[in-house]
Amino acid sequence: MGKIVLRLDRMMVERKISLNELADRVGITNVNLSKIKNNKVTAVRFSTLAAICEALDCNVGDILEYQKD
Amino acid sequence: MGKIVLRLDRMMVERKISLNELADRVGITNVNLSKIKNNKVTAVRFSTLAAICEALDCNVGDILEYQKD
DNA sequence: AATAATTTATCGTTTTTCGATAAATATATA
DNA sequence: TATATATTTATCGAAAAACGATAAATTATT
Repeated sequence: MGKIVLRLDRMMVERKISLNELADRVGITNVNLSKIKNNKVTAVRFSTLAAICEALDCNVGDILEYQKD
Repeated sequence: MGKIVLRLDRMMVERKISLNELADRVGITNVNLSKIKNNKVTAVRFSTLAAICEALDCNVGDILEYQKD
């Protein structure tokens, strides 16, 4: 079975935004955002996901993707 | 602030698959899949999301989208 | 009308985010 | 090289929320 992977790194580079800056805008700690960025979570609350999409001006598909294997 | 919306309905119509059938394939109860389908949840586990993508042969962006307002 | 499919409603258990904090590692800069 | 800054890792605890089980209600379908 495939899995869901987070691709926050890409968008952050594209938007030229640092982890701390994004964490601030999203409203979560940089520690937790780091976890999200590095696929150390097994779910994300929609409220958090929405805040990320808002801050990065992108859609869910730019951040979350299903990866077959 | 915008919000995350689930668009399972679209893909289910497109794939011509019933709720019960999809619930079976995904491995969760039809009750819970109904909630997911009707935006009654505020998060989804990646394991569940992956199973849905697998069953519907689609990607995350087809199911989850950020809706500005 | 009868049957099947979907949705709503509770309740309980389990999972997991997220915060707080401290420490470690990596990166940049003087 | 030394120092500051940024990112990651590690615990611990609390709060949030998925998901299961079950029953009931509502909505299609035949």
